[in-house]
Amino acid sequence: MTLDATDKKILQLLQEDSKQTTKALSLKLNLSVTAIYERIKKLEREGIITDYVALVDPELLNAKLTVFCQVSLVQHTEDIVKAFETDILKFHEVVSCFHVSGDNDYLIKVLVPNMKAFRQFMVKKLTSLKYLGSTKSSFVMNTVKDSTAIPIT
Amino acid sequence: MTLDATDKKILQLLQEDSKQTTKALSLKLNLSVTAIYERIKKLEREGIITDYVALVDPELLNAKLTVFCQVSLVQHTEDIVKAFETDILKFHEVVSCFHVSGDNDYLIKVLVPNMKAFRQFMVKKLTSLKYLGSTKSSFVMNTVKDSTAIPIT
DNA sequence: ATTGAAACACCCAAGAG
DNA sequence: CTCTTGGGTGTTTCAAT
Repeated sequence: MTLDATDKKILQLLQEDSKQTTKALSLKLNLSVTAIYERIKKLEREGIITDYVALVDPELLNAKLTVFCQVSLVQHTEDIVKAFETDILKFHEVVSCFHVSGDNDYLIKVLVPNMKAFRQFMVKKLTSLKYLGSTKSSFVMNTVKDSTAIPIT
Repeated sequence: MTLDATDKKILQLLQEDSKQTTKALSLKLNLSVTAIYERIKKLEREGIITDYVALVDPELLNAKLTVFCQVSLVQHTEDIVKAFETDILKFHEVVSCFHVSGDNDYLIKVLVPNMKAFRQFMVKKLTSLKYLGSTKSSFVMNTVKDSTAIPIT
């Protein structure tokens, strides 16, 4: 599917604020409400827009500590990779998990209320996985930016 | 502000799907439409719900390469930290930037269409910052999980 | 927290460019 | 094919209880 400038603008605007009405969008883009509506439906149908979600303030929800862990596995067999990718999904503290190139195998993002909870996560959950090699943790001291919007080229 | 079980459930549901109607929520939670409505408005007013956004598929939007860069600065003076945190916001390829503890100073997440664009970003933008020390890049080979939902405790 | 009612947005049909 | 106009349906919002 090929996106024109109007589609791109719609995506940009909805990535910033999905609650704005089709009417508001129609005024910004000088189109009728229905034209906008049909374009949005198409973007949803094509799988370009995947979800509409509410974002919440982690600080206010007791997720005061964000930690990135670089994880290495003892081996890189398909079995172990599969097992890790299945097991990691069971830990609700892990909000992101990427298989990456470089010195380590995985980069995971962990959200917990405090250091005690992080310790619990490490001891009881992450490092209790048999096939786990090493882990290295980086604690987030300040979030400069953390956007869900994808740059549209 | 203290959240009861109903508030937490609402937050959980809206973090998964913000397009569901208050009526749908009212059925799931056995409350009236207005009761749900008032709770949501309160969560917005208190700043717990910060935004409603559309999520899009990066693959379909020409953001085929995700790279995490571990960045170190030459010094850690307040001036340099400030400068970096200002400058990094100007690069639209950088969707996230965290000041972290550990071997490096910052962890940034970069989204680009391809390797050529990444090279351009590194050469023309990131490493052209005078105060930049070292960088180490990890390329994402597979995204196992990447959720915007914060675990509610 | 609920009911009920007004205002509004969404969504579809029909038709124009 | 994508656009616009117009109207029915359902949702949001608010007042009263």
